Amino acid sequence: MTKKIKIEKDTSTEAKIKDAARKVFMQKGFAAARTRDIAEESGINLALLNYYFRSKEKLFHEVMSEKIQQFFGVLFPIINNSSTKLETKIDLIVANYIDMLSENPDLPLFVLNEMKGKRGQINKTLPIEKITKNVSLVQQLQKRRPDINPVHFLMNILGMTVFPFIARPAFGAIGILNKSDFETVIEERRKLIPVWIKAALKAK
Amino acid sequence: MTKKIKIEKDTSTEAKIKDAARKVFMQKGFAAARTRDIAEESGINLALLNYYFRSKEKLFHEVMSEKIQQFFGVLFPIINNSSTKLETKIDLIVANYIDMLSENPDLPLFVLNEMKGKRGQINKTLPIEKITKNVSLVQQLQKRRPDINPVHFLMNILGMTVFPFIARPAFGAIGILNKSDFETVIEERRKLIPVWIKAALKAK
DNA sequence: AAATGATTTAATCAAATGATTAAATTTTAA
DNA sequence: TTAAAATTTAATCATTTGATTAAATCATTT
Repeated sequence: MTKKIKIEKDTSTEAKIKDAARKVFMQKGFAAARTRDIAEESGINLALLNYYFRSKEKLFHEVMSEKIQQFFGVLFPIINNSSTKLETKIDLIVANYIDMLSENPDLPLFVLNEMKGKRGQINKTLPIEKITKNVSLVQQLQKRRPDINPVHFLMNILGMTVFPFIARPAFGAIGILNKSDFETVIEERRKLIPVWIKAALKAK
Repeated sequence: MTKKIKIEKDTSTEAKIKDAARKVFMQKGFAAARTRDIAEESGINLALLNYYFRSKEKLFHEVMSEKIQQFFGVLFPIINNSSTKLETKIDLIVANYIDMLSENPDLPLFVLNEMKGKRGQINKTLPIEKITKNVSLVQQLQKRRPDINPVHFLMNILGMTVFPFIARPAFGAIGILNKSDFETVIEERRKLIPVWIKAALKAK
């Protein structure tokens, strides 16, 4: 049993495996993804994968860390910036999520799905930033609408912005959206969602 | 190879297997669910499962049919009812989804996730009702806001209503929602979402 | 060039898993 | 009550799948 500890460097092979892992895991999820799929996708031998990453779980964990940061990374810099006003934050959250999700449409379903199954593990393993009362956005929302829990507006912004990407296959099946329409609709939403959110902020 | 065609009747054993299948598939998804899990959960022998349902796929398909109908079944009776006005439809969609999802919080993630992976199969196998231009809700939306694609409002209503259930673990991890808060927030949304949607309808 | 260490491969293992079979038991019908 | 059919079980297959191993090849250093 020769155990050689590999110090991670950005070698070509290791990167190829990780690229393939990203693709396969994102497409199929952890359970349905086979290490052989990943090996084939990256054009390397199956043993290499275990040589570099020790196990499917470890490889998955690395991908998952990236993806969680990618998903939440959009949000935190914006909501923590105390030098922008509420309206600007709304515009930025929507615009940045639409930009990012247009490039990674599978991301939200992947992240939210895997977070559900392994709630115990992931929340402890991955250091996820927390939203507290003194986050700038929360304070601004509380000041604007002291009568409404700020979490509602977060749910609204994310719901309106992220949900279409999650439900895209459903919207397709239901007959409302063919492939090219989707992109058009999403681009329209970039301007519309902030308008609606601001209207909701005023609504009594 | 003795093939006995079983005519489905609501026997106790068959129902027990299906109950267990619902539970396990919903909790783990198709790929991560093992037929042994289902057998154990239903208190029967593994062979029984194959005796009654022939295969994991067949059993899954039956559960999936149910769940798709459960998920979309809330929507169609409401949006097709041409004797209710727009505002009523909004209230009903939100209220009925919140009722249903409070009892089945895992449903949306399950359905949307499985619809994505097997888009080809499911959309052809399961007869999903289609939303067309002459659906009552669509006509009402088009009349009220001819400048906006009706699909936007559908995305908004469902996004605001369904997304919180999909993202619940994420909201937990992010530190904004402990278990009991969630139910409180959802109940608040029952009244708030219609207010916000109606405000958005008027927003220019 | 030789030696050492890193990388890659083919072959194989062991466990997990979907499915089947043959026999036993229970239920139903005559 | 008995014969036939339906139900249930234990045991077993065959395949899939994550992982390992031992050997081969390649790269780097001396």
